[in-house]
Amino acid sequence: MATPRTQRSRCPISIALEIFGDPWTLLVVRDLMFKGLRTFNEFLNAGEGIASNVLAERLTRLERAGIVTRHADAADARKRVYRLTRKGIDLAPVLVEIVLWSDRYEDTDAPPQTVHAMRTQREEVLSQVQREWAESGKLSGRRRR
Amino acid sequence: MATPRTQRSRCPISIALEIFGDPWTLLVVRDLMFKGLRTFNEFLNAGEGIASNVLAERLTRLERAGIVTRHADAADARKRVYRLTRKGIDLAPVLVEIVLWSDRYEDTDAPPQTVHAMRTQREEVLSQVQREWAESGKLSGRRRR
DNA sequence: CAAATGACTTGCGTGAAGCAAGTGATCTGC
DNA sequence: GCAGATCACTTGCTTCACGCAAGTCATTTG
Repeated sequence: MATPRTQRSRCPISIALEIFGDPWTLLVVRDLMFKGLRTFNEFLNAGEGIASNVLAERLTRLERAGIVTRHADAADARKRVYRLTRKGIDLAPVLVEIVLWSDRYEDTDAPPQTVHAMRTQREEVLSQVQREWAESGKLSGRRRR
Repeated sequence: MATPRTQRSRCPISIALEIFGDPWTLLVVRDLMFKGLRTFNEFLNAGEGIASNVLAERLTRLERAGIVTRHADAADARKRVYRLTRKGIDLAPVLVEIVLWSDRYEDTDAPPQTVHAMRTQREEVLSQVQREWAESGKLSGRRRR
């Protein structure tokens, strides 16, 4: 699994890796943040080949970590709509830095225009992500205590 | 293991997670980057409880990925000295963003002063890391092709 | 030169990942 | 209004990676 059974140190990096230190969790966040995907089957068919049982477990874990929320779809009761919380959206800088590093050193198919925007107008790109989630109530509630 | 056997997509995030998408790899990078650790036993006893076989495998993997190099210690032939390459140092922004996120949302023991510096003087902190590795030949060579 | 140290390697048991198929609720087309 | 499709999972099974303990081998120290 992603997380060792006993908690390690309280180092911020160690704690973060207990949450998303596996090959799949951040891909789900990416699907939500950048690809606009919202439902189980959309994640499942996003192209990376995650197994359905693993996906189900990661979504539960992300929900418990307060990074996503799960709502019933008003129009179709079979569907569940997943959304990022603010805590989830605040992973944007992490994802952006990963994209920049990966684009610099690995052979990726990232759109050059997007990468260039991330590199030269980081703050703009980040606040753009925030805005996308703030408008039209796409941002999930919760975190109110 | 960290990496699924078949390559997934060429998405930059997916590719990066194939390299460090596990609970241990970035901790070794952290030990090198922020804690000044350099040898196998230092990593092994860094407090997180990584198993020696896993550590050995991660170091080989990091070396193959061009993120660290392994050198014989001039003073003690039993020791191997591990160093970050530039590619490894360039993971600093990723680690910094992880620290900031984790500090904001989780209960960590990160020194507030350090976190504050990362938040308010990001560029300073990053170039400081670069400088530390540039001076005195600590920066590993390689990457010359 | 014996004991200690450092960097791993090996062997074993357990748990997580990958794969295929199944389940139950809801929806759609005829 | 019911059969078949869709959706979000769950179950069962096999394989693989992790965690743990112990061992190996070169080098160094007392």
